[in-house]
Amino acid sequence: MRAQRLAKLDDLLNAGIKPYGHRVDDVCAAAEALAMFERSEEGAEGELRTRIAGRLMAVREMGKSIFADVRDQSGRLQVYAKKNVLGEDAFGLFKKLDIGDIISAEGSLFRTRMGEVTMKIETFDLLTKSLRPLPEKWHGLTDVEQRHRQRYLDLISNREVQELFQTRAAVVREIRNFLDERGFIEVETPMLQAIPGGAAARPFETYYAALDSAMYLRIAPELYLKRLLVGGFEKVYEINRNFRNEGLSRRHNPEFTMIEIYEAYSDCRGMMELVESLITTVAGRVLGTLEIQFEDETVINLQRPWRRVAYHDLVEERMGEDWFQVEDEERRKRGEKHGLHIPQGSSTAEATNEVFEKLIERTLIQPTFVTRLPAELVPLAKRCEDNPELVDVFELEIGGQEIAPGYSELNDPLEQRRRFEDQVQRVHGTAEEVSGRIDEDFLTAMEHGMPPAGGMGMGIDRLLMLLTGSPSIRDVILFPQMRPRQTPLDSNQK
RNA sequence: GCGCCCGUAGCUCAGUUGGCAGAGCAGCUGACUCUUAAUCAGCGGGUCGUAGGUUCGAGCCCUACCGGGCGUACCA
Repeated sequence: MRAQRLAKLDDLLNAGIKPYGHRVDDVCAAAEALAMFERSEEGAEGELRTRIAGRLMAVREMGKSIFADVRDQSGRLQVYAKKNVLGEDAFGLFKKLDIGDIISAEGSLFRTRMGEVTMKIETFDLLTKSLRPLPEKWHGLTDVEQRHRQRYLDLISNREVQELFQTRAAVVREIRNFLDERGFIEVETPMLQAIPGGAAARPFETYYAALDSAMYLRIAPELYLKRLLVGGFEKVYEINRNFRNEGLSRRHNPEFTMIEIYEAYSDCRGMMELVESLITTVAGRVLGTLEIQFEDETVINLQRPWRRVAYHDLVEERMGEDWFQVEDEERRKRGEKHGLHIPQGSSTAEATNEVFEKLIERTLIQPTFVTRLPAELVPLAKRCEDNPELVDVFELEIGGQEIAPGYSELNDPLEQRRRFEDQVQRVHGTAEEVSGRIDEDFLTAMEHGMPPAGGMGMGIDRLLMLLTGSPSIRDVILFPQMRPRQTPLDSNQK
């Protein structure tokens, strides 16, 4: 089929027609052309001239006249090519066009007998010859692998995909608006880091030739954003990519977009207020509703205020009032009874975390702030004033998954050092060894004095999954990570 | 990494118990000057993911590998 199209390309060149055109001025969007016609009302027939440009999506040929659908980003407009209007040569050329070609067309608008607003073409140009066929017009492209590897075909074929990514852009734009309106400034911090900090994850390693040294793609921007608090910026945020060298899943892509927000003189509660307000405002502005369909039967209601509940209370509710008092062995047994595997020698916090992640998290469908987590789980957070075993943090859960963690930031440099050292000891000898290295420059910054602050992070991709009802993170990332192919995509095309 | 499922024409899909690889769309030729999943007549198009094996005979059964989906593991 490609060979046929290449032959057509030759024919065009021989006929002196350039198959790859240039700039087109005064292009009217298809949707705008339709609206213009509706506004002008009937009687104006034939008087409304305009020019459109787009891709040929369907052709209905009927002898000496042809109807075709032209699509641009705004929508679709039917065009009508008539032999006795275009003349022999131009009509002949139009007949040669393929579905998938990109053209511009100029003519007047009218309404067909079937009632569709249509452009009667007076002149047209081939702007881009397409050498490969489009996916099927009715069923579109459904093969998941191909939709991801050749997202452009998915975008052409499946209109709602384009809309989803418009929504994604709108969400990010509204997040920026919301924060900018409140005096936050957006910053950019290093993606290439000598010591990847701010989270516990295996990093991607790379090499910087000019410095002859190993570098890592960042796993979080946290330690740099805090340096900015030291520097005197009081309200900062960054929206950018993080990279984690871990498995792929429905909820995980190795590069994902994260927003982190820091506000000096605030705390955990301040951040809960902020994120509650942020998400409801953005959802309201972009979706126009705070009720979100979730997995067909359930509706998530984002109406404020959101539930706040202590981590310990949730665990006791599920595993018994005395969960934190009993012997390790008893905890292990209770876990097994619920189908959990808790290895011998697990600490109370580890066993409890297993319970939370496996049994409780997925039940938190409506927005819920889970607060007061065990200190060893969050080394960068401040301890609760009334209980040094716990840290003053929240994990926002919506739709059964973690959307955003936040906390009162630890700003005591000496304790920060101890907490880092504890962490390094815990992960010593594992794959994350490297991420356990201590960022001394960060501790130096802290010793200069970081104001008390609240901070939070939120996975943008997961927020989009929630807001768009997408079951997989790959649905909300234009080009999700795929295993490289050994054979090119078109190896079987002749 | 492990488990289950999937891979047939450019796309969407059939393919019986192991017995000549099919349809629709797209493409090509022809007819048709208001069609819209246009219609009508005809034609071309295949490394059945790859490589082995079993068999007189494999799209179908077996093994390995490649790619994908879901689950699981890793992921403060």
